[in-house]
Amino acid sequence: MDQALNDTGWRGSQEGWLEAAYQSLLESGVESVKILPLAKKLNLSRTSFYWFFKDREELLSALVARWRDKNTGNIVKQSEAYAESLAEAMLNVFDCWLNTDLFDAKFEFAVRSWALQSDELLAEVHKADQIRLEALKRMFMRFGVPETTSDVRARTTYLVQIGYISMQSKEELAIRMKRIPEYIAIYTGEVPQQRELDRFFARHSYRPG
Amino acid sequence: MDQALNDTGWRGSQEGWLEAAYQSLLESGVESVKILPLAKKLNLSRTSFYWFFKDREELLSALVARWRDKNTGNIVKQSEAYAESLAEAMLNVFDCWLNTDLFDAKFEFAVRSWALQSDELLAEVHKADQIRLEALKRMFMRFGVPETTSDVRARTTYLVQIGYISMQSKEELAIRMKRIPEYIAIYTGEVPQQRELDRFFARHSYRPG
DNA sequence: AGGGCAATGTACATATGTGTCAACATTGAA
DNA sequence: TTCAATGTTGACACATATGTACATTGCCCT
Repeated sequence: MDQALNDTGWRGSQEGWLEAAYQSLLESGVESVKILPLAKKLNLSRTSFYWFFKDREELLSALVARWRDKNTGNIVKQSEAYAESLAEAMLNVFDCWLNTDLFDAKFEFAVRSWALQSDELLAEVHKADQIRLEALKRMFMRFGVPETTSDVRARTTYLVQIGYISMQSKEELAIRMKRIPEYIAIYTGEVPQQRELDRFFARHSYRPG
Repeated sequence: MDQALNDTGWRGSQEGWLEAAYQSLLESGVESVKILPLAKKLNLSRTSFYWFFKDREELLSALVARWRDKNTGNIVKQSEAYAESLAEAMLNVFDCWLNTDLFDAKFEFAVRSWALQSDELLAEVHKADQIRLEALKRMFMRFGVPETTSDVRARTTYLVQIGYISMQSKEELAIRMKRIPEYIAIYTGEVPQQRELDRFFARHSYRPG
């Protein structure tokens, strides 16, 4: 066996199967999350899967749980973070779009595509959308933006990002960074201060120029 | 046979299979587009499919062609339509989002989800995105908006819509219509005239109030 | 050393899908 | 009315997937 051993001295584990499932989901969608192909990738016998999971359904549920834990929560947190201006608050939210630890865009898209086949999952996705949109709306209102405007601006902010994810385009950081001030201006109606931008760039290890 | 007969007096047809495939794609994604289930829905023997199509691949290609023909083109057309102001021009584009004949949102989402599994299709989707974004950018520039701003505003306009599609939410017309003036204001930076809105509402058979 | 258990593997039963083939049915036109 | 094109069908061969039953391996602890 040229197989790396894990903590227990055994080859497989719940985490191992889940991680493989996660990667397959991101690369090729739910339909690719099949036990036989995963077993091949893991160099394990197909049937040993059933030691860790009752069946395929249970594996898929674990994937959904992973998505929920990771992506729902951080947007809310970032939208509530301390900021002196609306522009700065928006830059806090933008952290999510640039930091995979805060928001996993590929995962998000894969789950949304999956929801096309499952009404149950679609309901979960809708719930997540609602929670995120409400958090963003509250952020605008905190800075004195009227309700209807806050609602539409929250939607714009959120939907642009979901749309961007949906485009599945991988652009360079520099190109995306260049557009940031314009986006902030559109979403908030105010131009960000240079020091606010500098702080933002710095925490994403980006040097303009 | 309680089967409706078509032009030729025969039960099946290329169009029949394609239409069934289209509906299945929209409802449950590519993976649901399988010959056996489609045959059941059409009340036909599975194998008669092969009279009209070489194989499943050919059916899927036909679906992609359908998408290309329908959704790529109308956005460009609408963005180039006559308008006296930027706000009016934007309302012309919005026609696409409200009229299924101009832009089939469900189809769009299904194809994008499908692209997760096929690099070939993903390349096609990216091409479509580029064409549409460029058309929108040209629209902004026609009204004197500077290049960088035009680019970001075109993206905002387009991405919000793709994001909206991706949310798979079905909202009432009235709710969506109420948000229109705010969206126009955000995207174009100018408030639409009442008569422009009235014209827009009228052509979508909507009566505000 | 050897029992217990976590983990893996082999064999089997079953389900659903694809595509080919040869035989059959229906229709319009010669 | 016969015949060729247009469709339809069931039988076959095959591939890929799921899940269960049971045997086997290797590790740890006493």
